[in-house]
Amino acid sequence: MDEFASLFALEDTDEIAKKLLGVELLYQTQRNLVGGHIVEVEAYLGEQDPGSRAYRGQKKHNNNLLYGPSGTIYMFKMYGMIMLNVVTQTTDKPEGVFIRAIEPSRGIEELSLNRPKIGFDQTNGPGKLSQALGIRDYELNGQSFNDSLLRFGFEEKLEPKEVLTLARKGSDETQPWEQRGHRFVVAGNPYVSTIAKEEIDLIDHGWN
DNA sequence: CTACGGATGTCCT
DNA sequence: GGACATCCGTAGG
Repeated sequence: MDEFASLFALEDTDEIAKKLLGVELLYQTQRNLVGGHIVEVEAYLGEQDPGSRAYRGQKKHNNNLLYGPSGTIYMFKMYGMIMLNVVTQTTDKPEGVFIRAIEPSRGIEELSLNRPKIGFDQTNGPGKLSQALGIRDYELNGQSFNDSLLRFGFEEKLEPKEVLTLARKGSDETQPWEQRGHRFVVAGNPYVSTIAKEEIDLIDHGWN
């Protein structure tokens, strides 16, 4: 079994989310391979999760893809920007991981053309990273992160020194469901959204 | 630096 | 007509 298959064979979506940190998110454009290492993710845990797009089986934002096979690319739009998610479980278990930030590693020039911003502001948010990669429509929605133009790369995977568990963004932290924390970040990485400046590790960005 | 409000496109009720 | 898993510019400490 390869790394992709064994990762998505795990039954705990929180665990899958954590193990995606350091994996490369790669996009083959017409010119280049662009992408970066995943540094921030959130887990969404199915029909009993009040924050989930599948909460109580409600149909919205084409969430039927969440019920498909693990590894499926699931996109939706927020204020016109594409949000990238990966389905993490099998049929009838609509769980997924939301990719919130990456550290650029490939195709830096093209990233800068797509999103002309300076420094860490390039890809430190879910809408920002899809802009930088050049993903603006639903063309790859429903395909697989295993073998489509948008895929995960395990060859150059980095290992975080430390993973922080935080509350999901936009969540009500007083709710029982949120107590465990379902947002995971590479501690000290400068591309983590809303990281405080004094927390940033400028030496090695939080990688081993 | 943090805080806040307006812009913005889809999708739902 | 409202909600929203966001972004950005501006105001103020």
